[in-house]
Amino acid sequence: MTTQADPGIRQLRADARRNRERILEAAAEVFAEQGADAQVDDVARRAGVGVGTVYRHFPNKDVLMGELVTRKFRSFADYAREALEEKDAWEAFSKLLHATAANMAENIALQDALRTTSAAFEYAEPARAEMNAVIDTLVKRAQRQGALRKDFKTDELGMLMGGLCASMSGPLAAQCDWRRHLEIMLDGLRAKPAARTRRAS
Amino acid sequence: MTTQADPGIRQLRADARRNRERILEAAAEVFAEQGADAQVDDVARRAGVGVGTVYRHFPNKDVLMGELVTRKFRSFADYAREALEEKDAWEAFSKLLHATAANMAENIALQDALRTTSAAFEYAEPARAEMNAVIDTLVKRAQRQGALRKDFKTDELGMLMGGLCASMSGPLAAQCDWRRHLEIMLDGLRAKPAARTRRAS
DNA sequence: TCAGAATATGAACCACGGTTCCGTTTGTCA
DNA sequence: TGACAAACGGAACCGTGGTTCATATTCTGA
Repeated sequence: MTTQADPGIRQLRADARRNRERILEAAAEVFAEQGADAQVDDVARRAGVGVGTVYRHFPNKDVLMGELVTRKFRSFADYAREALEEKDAWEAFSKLLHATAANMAENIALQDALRTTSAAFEYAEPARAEMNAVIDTLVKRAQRQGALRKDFKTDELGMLMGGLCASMSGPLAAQCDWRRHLEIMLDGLRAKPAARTRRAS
Repeated sequence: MTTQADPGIRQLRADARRNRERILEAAAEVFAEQGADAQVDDVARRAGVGVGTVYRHFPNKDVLMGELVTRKFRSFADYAREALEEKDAWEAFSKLLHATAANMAENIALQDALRTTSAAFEYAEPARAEMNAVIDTLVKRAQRQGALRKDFKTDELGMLMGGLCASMSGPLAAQCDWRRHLEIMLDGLRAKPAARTRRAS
């Protein structure tokens, strides 16, 4: 495919491997601080590397961001897997969302990437699908335990979390407390006490 | 200040007044279609006017967008005022959110402006404050009627709606149905049946 | 230790899009 | 109708930031 993303294809030279990692780390930091429109030059500088080197490892900015997003999805998936241990499915579910949100909160880049840079998002699609698969079992379990509203689809989670993250950055961020947002959202997701559902007019 | 934004200051020449309006209309269309990063040149073209003319009326792109956002806030405020007529405050409240969201849904520019272009957002701040004031009475009333959760602050609405709108555009838009998002959100806002949430099984 | 390939470097390139500028046109008013 | 200010037009300007490329450096295997 593209590059040395696959460790089996060909062994990178020692310094190259080191640089690649440095770049990824630097990118994570820079994007986290400045959001998706941070400059590639800054990433290079922070990594102590020339721009050209960045482009040797990643064909363009979108792929670089895509790689970061991919890693993030993977770590979320890991977290979800851990959450599966918990007996109380609702507890597990809400903790997962909380952790995810908290993580995003200090990582503006991801929000931006997920919401605006569609190329990066697409690049990370495989990882996202995998993550959603894990989360799906969590969701199903919470529904079976009667804690999560039955009509909720795991696929809808991206929409909700995307919205949550969106309000973290931008002009709205000022008057925004994401914990509060999440709280309201979770209340909306909780299964209702059986009777009296909303009757849309 | 800048220009003829204030109609009282000085009478615009007939053609200028006409053009100003045309530009605003064109801008609304173009931004609605292409989002906040539509080009000023496109706006000018659509308005059948030179770029220079656009800049004669609006010092820069941000102010142009700010003006659009301002108008939008005003129209939302109007809608909220109408909603005050309704006896059932919850009905009024949810209808307001629904109408607002629907409006945003076909107006990508606003979402973008509200979420990313902080300059435009600031420009429209007065209108926003006015709008919130109207909505606040609606909120208070819904709370007095016991339909809306007591701990909800009107100021939090921006955050929630911002999030809702965010998921309408961007890569997430695909798998996103904002009506669904709103439904969940409203469920989260509804006052709970008195006691603490209950553990169904 | 050496050759050659892999990798690094960063100045330069280029597209894009907001903004300016000045010659031209148009409305207004006497 | 004539004169002048107001308004218009749109080519040119300019900063920004992603991307490239020719040259220099470094690793690796023999």
